[in-house]
Formats: sequence, structure tokens, C-alpha cells
Amino acid sequence: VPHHRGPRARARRGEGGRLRKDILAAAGRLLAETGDQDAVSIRAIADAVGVTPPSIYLHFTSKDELILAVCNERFAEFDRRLEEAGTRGTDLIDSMRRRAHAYVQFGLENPEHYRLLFMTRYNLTPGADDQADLAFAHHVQTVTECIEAGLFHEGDPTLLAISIWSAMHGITSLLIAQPGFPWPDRDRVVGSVLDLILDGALRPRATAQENGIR
Amino acid sequence: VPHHRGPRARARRGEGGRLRKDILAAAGRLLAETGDQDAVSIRAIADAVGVTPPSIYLHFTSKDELILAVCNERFAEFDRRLEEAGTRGTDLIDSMRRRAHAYVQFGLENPEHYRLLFMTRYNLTPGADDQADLAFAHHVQTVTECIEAGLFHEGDPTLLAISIWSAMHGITSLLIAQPGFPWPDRDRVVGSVLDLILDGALRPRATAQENGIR
DNA sequence: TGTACATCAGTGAACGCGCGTTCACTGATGTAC
DNA sequence: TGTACATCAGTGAACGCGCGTTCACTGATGTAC
Repeated sequence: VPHHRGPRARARRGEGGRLRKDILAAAGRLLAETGDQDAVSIRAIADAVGVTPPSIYLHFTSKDELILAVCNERFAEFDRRLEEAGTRGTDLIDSMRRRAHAYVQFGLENPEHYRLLFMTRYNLTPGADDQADLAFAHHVQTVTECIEAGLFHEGDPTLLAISIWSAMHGITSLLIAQPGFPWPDRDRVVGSVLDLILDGALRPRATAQENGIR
Repeated sequence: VPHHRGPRARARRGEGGRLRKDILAAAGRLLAETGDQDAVSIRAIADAVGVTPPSIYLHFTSKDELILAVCNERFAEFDRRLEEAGTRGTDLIDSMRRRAHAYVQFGLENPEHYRLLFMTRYNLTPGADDQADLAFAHHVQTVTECIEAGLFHEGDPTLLAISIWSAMHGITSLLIAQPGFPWPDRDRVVGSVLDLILDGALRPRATAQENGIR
């Protein structure tokens, strides 16, 4: 991994915190490029920032703490994207759909970040990541609104939120983890999963559909 | 990692293949205990079998080949379990449900094997794992039967199979990867996902359900 | 304005470790005559 | 039955590597007087 900026200029007195931000950015970028946390070393991060490895320890007490900080940052970005997609919806169901598509899109655009956030057990301690909790709370909120508006079946909003999450996570993570699988067109696959799950969640239409079992 | 059998008795002439089986078994066991492939070393496997590291190379050309062989074995077991569960079903839908439950159960009982098979990109080359392909073919077959019997909506069986797979994989992998999440009761969660996805897949009942949108 | 000193961001070298893999070898097992 | 020899399962020591982390240090920046 080459130096990207050459040896770095020393920070002025009191500006030590600037390096912290640069370390986070470099760690995030390297994670995106080269896979999981084990594949990204303290040394590579230091090198990318243009600093020696021990300098990292002036800002983070351990590699684990650094990785957790990166996750927090990425979860904030993840949440921001979904919220933004949701506000563009024309009604509740449309918002739900847009959030779901934004979810999958985030995963496919940032597969290694997605892998880190959702496919490894980096956060072994509950509540270690505030941003993750916030993102889930927003999802439950969206589902709750759909139920309260009578669009989704009655039922435990948390359970329904988890079920929708499962389906979206399922297709996203399979597309990421099984690149060798003979996938049909990605958009069709994602659309199919979303339709299936929403068909299950939506209340039956007022207009009765008559379909006998053959 | 302690020797489990002490130094091993040398195989007789022509019985060299016995060690191969023992290596596979030990590798499978260690993977189940301690996580992903990177966490299990050639040295640990050799030690568990009671042999020195170079001996491994008498039977596998590299660590990757060894891991792939373990995956193949585990996929065969996975498929066997689902097929077995399916045959116990009283009708097509019941078989589908039983297969789905067996799927989740396999994952939760063998989280590290599941992680290896479905959550890492060990199999970068398409068609590298015959057993995996077979298991998927069986799944598509089950879905196809449900469609042909008029129980599921018409549609591309492969797409529907992938969608159902996504939901089952979603909940299984989230339960494995996010142990710190405040999950409700596992059976309720799994049941909820399965109900949702099957509600989406099943044809509407002949008896029309009248439900206005509030 | 000048100088002694405290601060602190960052360095350089080293620590001990475990890894996958290679290579020349050993020594028990079986075979040919 | 005895002996020289081929076979081959497995060994012991070493290779070069990259890792996270520690520790005594340097030297530019700012401050007190």
C-alpha cells in the first residue's frame, strides 16, 4: 500500500485531533478496498495517512476501538441514506419501498462496509454502536406508521420490522458473499424479494381476488 | 490447542488415505469451534490430528483446497438435513415449511459452518462446490412443485426460490452475526419471517377476505 | 527582545508471536530374489 | 528362511512474512519571565 500523501506535515499545537479524522477516513477507505478488519492492518492505515504505526495509538487505544469508530461512522452514513430515501416517498408504502431499495443499494455500493456492519460480529457488546441503534429505530418507526395507517397487517411492529430487515439483508448479503452464484439480473432479484415480502405484509386489497386452488 | 489423541500411529502401507479423512474431520471440528477459516491454522489442525504440519501437504496441496473440501462435506450434510426434513412433510406446503425450519436450525446449530458456507466468499470460482449446487437445485425443485400444484403464485421458480432463500438466510445470518442485538424469542422471529414470506408466495385463498383500508 | 523551559505530536527500533509452506531427511513397511 | 532394496507416510528445522503493541526518544511549537 503506497503512501498517498507522502510524509505528513506535523500538526500544530492543539491540532492533534486532525490526525484522528484522517486516520478514520483512511481506515474506512482501506476497509472498503480490501475486505474485513483482519485484512486491514494498523501499519497499512498509518502508511496511508503518511505517519508511523505508533501514532495511531495517540488517538485510539487499540485496533478494536478504531474499527468500532469506523463502524459508527459508516452506520451514520447508512442511516442518513435510508432517511433521505424515505423522505422522497410519495406515501408511506412508497417510502418503505424506497428505504428498502436504498438499503440494498448501500450494501451493493459498499460491499465491504456492509460486510463489516452486518456480516461480522465486530460489535459483541450490546449497545456499543449508537448509530446502529438509531438506524434500527427509524426502521421500526416506518413499519409502525404503515401499521397504524392500516396498510400493513396488525401485529408486533418490531417482529414485522425484523422480518422485512431479514429479507433485505438476506438478498444483499447473498449477492455480496456469493459472487460465484449464477444470479439472474440483480434488479429483478431485488424486486422479487421486495414484492414477496410486501405482499406478505400488506393487508389484502378491499377488492376481493377470487382464485381457486387448482 | 491440545493434542486430542497424542502422537498418532503411523498408517500402514496403502492406508495413507486414512489421515486425509481425519484431517477433514479435525478441520471441520476446529472450524465449528473457533470461527472462520483464518482463525483455524494448518498447525492447529495438524496438532488436533496428532501429526506435524507438513503432513497436511501430503493430502492437500494448500490450505484453500483443504477448506474447500470441508465446505463440500458440510454442504452435503446441509442438503441431507433439508431433504430429510422435506420428506417428513404431510403435503407440499408443509414440506416447504419443514425445509425452511431445517435451514434455520442448521445455521443456528452450526453457526460457524453456516458462516463459512454462506457468509464468506470462500468459493470465488463458480461451480467449485457440487454439493452446494445440488442443495440449491433441490430447493428450486420444491418451489417448482408448489407452483405447479397451484399453491404458489405463477412466476419464475428460480426467482421465487431465491427470494425465499433470501428471507431464510437473512434471519439465520443476522441471528448469527448480531448476537448483541436485542432479539425477541428466536422461534417467534423465525416464525414471523416464514409466515411473511409464505403469505407473499401463497395464492390468495379461494374464500375472499374483505378488508377495507382504514 | 531574548532565553530557559514545558508541552506534546510524532518517531525509530524493537518485542514476541503465529502464520503457510518448503525441503532434505528418517525409518518402518513391504517386496524381490 | 534371509537379505538387500524400494517404497512412502510422516518428521524436524527452517524460510520469510506481517502482525499489534510498547517504549524510550526527538524536536518543533508555544509560553513564562
